[in-house]
This record gives sequence, structure tokens and C-alpha cells, in this order.
Amino acid sequence: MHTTKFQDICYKTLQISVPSGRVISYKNLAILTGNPKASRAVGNAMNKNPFAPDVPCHRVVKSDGSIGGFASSIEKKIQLLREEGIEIDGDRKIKNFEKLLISP
DNA sequence: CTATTGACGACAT
DNA sequence: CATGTCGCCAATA
Repeated sequence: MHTTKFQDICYKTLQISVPSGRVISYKNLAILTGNPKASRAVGNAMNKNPFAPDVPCHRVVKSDGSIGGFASSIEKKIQLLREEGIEIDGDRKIKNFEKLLISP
């Protein structure tokens, strides 16, 4: 599978920085990779993630605490998060977001 | 090289 | 609180 340098950094950083039961925002992940303004590009990288589910792209969510997107179905992403103990409201907002979020 | 796209974010309406 | 607009960036056509 071909991966770009940027993607590799995203996948690697995500893997070593976000354990099960925690989440990180596209923005914070962008910051950790050294590209503070590439949150959108990070989302694109997650979308193409060739190492799923080794690379936990389902733990990457929006900075406002909502879920964000997912390559397959959004429900699948919610399911995976719940399996890790993360609670989500009916309006698809993560509970205790501030406490579960990995900050740079 | 330019144009378009999209799992985003901040701010205004 | 819900939408719209604008800015940003890497990948791809």
C-alpha cells in the first residue's frame, strides 16, 4: 500500500498518542504532527487509512466534541467508540469530551 | 502547473 | 442552537 510522508506521520502519531478509551481532535492531531493548520488534511489522511483498525482512526473526532466522519458508516465509528467505553449522546456529542481529549 | 475535493475549524448570522 | 462563509492543507485529477 502506498502512503505519503504526511499520512505516515499522522498514522504513527495517532497510534502512539491515543490509547483506547481516549479521543483526539483532527486539530490536535495536526498540531502533534507539526502541521497546526492541517486539520482538514488530517481528516483526508484518516479517510484513506490503509492500516485500519491497527491505526485507531475512529478515535479522531471534531474539536467541538461531535463525532466527525468515517470512511464506512458513522454508526460504525460510534459503535467502536462505545466498545471502548466512550459515551455518546443522542445528538452524537461525546460525553466528558474535555476529559477524554488528548491535548498537545 | 492549476483546479477541485473533503472524516476540519473559527466566527458570523 | 443551526447554517453559512471563509481560510487552510495535502492529495488527486
